Amino acid sequence: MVSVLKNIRIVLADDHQIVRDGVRALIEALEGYEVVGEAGDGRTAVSLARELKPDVLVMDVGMPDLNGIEAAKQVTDEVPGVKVVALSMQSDGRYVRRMFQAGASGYLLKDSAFEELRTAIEMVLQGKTYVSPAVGQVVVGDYVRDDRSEGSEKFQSLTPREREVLQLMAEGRSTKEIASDLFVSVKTIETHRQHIMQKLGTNSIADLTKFAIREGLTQLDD
Amino acid sequence: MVSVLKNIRIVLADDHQIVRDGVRALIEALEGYEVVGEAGDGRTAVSLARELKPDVLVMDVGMPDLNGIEAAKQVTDEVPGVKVVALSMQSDGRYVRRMFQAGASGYLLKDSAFEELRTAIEMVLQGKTYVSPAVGQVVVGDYVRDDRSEGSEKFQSLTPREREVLQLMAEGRSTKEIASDLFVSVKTIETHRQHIMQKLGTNSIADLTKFAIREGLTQLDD
DNA sequence: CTGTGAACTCAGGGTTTTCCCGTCTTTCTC
DNA sequence: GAGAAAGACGGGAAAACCCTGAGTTCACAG
Repeated sequence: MVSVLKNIRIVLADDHQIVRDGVRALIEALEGYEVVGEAGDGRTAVSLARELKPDVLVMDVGMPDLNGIEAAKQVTDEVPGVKVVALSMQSDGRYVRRMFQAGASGYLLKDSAFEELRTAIEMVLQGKTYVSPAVGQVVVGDYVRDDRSEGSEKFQSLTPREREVLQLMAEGRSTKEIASDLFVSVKTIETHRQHIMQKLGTNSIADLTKFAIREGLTQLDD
Repeated sequence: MVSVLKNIRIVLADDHQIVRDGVRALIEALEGYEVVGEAGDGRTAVSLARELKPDVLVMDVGMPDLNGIEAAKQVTDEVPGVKVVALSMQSDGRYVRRMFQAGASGYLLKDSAFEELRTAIEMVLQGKTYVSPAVGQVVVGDYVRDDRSEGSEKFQSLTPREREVLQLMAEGRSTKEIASDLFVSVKTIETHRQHIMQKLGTNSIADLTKFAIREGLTQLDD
């Protein structure tokens, strides 16, 4: 048996229990891999990464509370040494690019073969980047198109904190709930909301929600 | 020249000016057809139908303020003699079926050839029903599946008025605005909102908006 | 033809949230 | 070290929300 010390430690983050269960089973069937933590939302994923300092964080892109992109951003610049591999349903170029900009090292689709995940994990641990063949074309396409205007300029103008608040609003949380989630006062969230609405040129939660959906901050099917 | 009296009078309803312009140009290039009115939203379409009593109302399914389905419902049972032809981007079965249930006589896709629209108009004026070949299969599929549970049972539980209010809420209008739009008091809208949230089991505008999008009451791209 | 219920309308009155100002601190930059 | 950007808060008026009760119309069953 291989020494326990050499085990590759993994944290799984996905909002669907079944997905986590499945991937966990597959990973643990492998020699030398170990799942040390699971998260059902982005915020928990960030905490776990901080506490457990896994070798790899395998994370879904679309998650409640704090999406995979923002979570990846926080993890990669707060917890050095943790590699992030994105697991996504979307092959949408916007997500791919943002995820890499957020510091991810790998990106693969959920309908990839499991073997791909293993390859991805091994490659990112070697300091390389892994892109699922299916999305590779998208990335290339994006590059040739030099599409730096991904997402709207409106979305770009939002600060990280504002994006976080926007996502929570679009998930139907009340101002009060958001405030206690983020450990700040209601007044602060109100200010963020106002800034967001100002930047987005709207003044209704409905429009905010639609914007968030278009930008991939939240899903339609909750 | 054919007698003016024999002209087929048409009202166009679509939320995009360009679409109206294009269709209008095409229609008016034909002998014996005349566009007598245009509407950019469902509510205006209903008013125009009432005032102008056109032979045919060519109407988009997804429109702001009052969607094509509700508008068709109102027109067909308030203004007898007006045939409704739905022009849609979606070949989604839910829309097709609802549109026919609402009293439409024709349904065709926006990417159909214009010639199809002419055919559709002629057929509905003969009392027949026209279904775009591309969506015909969907309709058939729906029938064989005997899918009477189209839409969620939650959506079914909403009254027409509630659906109307829901759409307006999902379009970002304030309670006060909705009240003055519908010429009722703010209190009435509040009551409707409460009933809607109760029936839908939610208590946030964000969730309401997502629901409305899923049910086709409003579009993501406003 | 009365009865019943669903749909739509509205009010009172208390609670909560939102909206529109301004202030303060930290951090990063030029 | 002045200034901009980001984040966090506060006060007070306005709007929205919540809960309860109630009147109207209209269709439809008995």
